[in-house]
Amino acid sequence: MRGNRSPSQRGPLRTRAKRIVGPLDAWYEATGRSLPWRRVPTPYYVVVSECMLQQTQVDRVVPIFEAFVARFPSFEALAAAPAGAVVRAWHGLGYNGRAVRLHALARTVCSRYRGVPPEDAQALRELPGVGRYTAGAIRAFAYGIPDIALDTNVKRVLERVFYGSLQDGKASRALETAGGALLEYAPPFSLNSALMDLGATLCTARRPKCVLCPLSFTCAAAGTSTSHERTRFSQTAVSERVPFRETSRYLRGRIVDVLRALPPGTSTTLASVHKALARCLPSKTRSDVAAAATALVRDGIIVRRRSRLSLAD
DNA sequence: AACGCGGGGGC
DNA sequence: GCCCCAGCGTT
Repeated sequence: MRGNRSPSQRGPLRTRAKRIVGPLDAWYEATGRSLPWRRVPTPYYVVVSECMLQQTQVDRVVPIFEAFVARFPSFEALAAAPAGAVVRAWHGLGYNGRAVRLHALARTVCSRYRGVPPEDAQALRELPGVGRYTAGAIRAFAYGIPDIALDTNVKRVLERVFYGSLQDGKASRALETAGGALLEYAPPFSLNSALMDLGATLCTARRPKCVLCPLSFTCAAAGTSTSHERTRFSQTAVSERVPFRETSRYLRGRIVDVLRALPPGTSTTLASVHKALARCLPSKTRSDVAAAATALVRDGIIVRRRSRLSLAD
């Protein structure tokens, strides 16, 4: 069982940590990915990239990130832009609420922190769109503070290497213990980068490539067959699941796309949006579109003024 | 604790 | 064509 970590077990944990960092760093130096926000890890680039990387794969983020920071090169530039311009630049990433929160974050950083995000974890987590993971990522990547960015890739790597497998629930405490041990022997930036790349490329959820892994010599889960299995099961029976194209989620995305296509600063009517969607979503009624638009307004992604819809000015 | 929030790639 | 991915905010 995990959880009752007695002092006598601290030694072995640290000993293992010390042995791990060398091979891990060597592997990262040899095969780690060169990414725009790694080459230039300014606080602004780190914040923008981490917001984009929440639930979105690296390959899709890279080109959009490049265009985004070219258009909005600093917190000041982002804060000065209309929210709608940020939503427009978010095209292709999904989860448009993240764009709204990033824009609000930039305004807060400029107004309260003079354009430099705080280093304190609690202060970071009070910023819109910054949770436990993102706060750790900003601290480690932007400021080199010893902290672990515990996304599920990194959680999986640490769980497998140090514990084999953990029961759900109070596992995060044990994972922070393991991460903390590694941080005693490795720089935060390269350590976190290496753990993330390992989780993304070799130590994958479904079919880990243990043969290629630099940590298999010490990994508690190396070669275990259970790791091929799915970790989650769909809660909804296949027969009951609504096709994605029928969901309000999909409808919301299509509405935002229609408004993105408008010339900036212009608006349109609900009727026009409904008509524009008739071809790809013929089953959706006017009131379906109205309800989705109201939800988008509530989320700050679009605005409605005098019964006309648009992205925010 | 459970749910809502996109879009693209893998199989 | 279906399944998978996995952080934040809200309830």
